[in-house]
Amino acid sequence: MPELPEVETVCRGLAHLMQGRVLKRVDVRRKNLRIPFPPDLAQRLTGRRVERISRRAKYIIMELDKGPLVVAHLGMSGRMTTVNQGAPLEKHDHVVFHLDNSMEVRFNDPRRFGLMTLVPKNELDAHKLFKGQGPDPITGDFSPEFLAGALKGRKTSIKAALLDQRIVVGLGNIYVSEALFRAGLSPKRKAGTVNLERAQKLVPEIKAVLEEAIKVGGSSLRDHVQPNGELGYFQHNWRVYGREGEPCRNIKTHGRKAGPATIKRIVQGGRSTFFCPRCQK
DNA sequence: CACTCTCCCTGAAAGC
DNA sequence: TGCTTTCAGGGAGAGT
Repeated sequence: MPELPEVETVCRGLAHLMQGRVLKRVDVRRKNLRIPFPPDLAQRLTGRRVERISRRAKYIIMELDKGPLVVAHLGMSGRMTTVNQGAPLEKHDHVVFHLDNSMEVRFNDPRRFGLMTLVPKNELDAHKLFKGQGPDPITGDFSPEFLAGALKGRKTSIKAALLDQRIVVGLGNIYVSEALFRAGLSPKRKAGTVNLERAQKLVPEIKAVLEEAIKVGGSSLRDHVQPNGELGYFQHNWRVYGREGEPCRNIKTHGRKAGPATIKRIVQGGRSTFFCPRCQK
């Protein structure tokens, strides 16, 4: 599931492969993903040189030598792969970028929750997709003071609040569970009770878990490309996510006598949350 | 405005 | 074994 660290790693992989390259041809193989592709997408990109690839929240931004920005989101199942020119198309290869070095980069997305669109330069901040977004926890001004202020008076759970991209961008279901575990805060806690003192624990853990994942992504992918040609994914070692029924590993908190508690799974807002009921309060 | 719920989609896994 | 059902989730939009 691509959240901020995966998108960051994908961007670095794409930058490595595409920056400075000319798009000789672009194939758009269906009319839409979550939203329609611009009808002239392929035409607008053909012949352009890729100047820069960067990340904004969970979006990939591709800057060309002229024309609008390419904005892409991987949704849940979106992937970028790289193959030699002419390799057989895989199922769900929706967009194919033919580079000037006989490589192809492909946007593959089975569940089609992703998107790719064009946004004029300088209109990014005002664009519907980005307007009202909260700060980036890695590159933005995401401080305990800011978070405590943003959560003040909120009656929803801290879990739901952290998934709200208007409060902070980049977090998805997995990293929210992980960050709350690390901070010792229950996902069920009312967001408004996360005061400055608690935010001072939570914010560094959010940053740390994301930064560690980015580091793992960078170091575990050879030149950001896996043997199967996939860009940007890597093995994780979650502390709570997907570990329902397993013993909590937080030995320090539990102590030897008490022994570890068991990781629980609950559903909040229709999504799974994993946590340790003993060390998260 | 704050908040919750539903929907989009496919494939893996569980259930029968 | 093979079919059917359930589950996974980002974000938009509807509903309360």
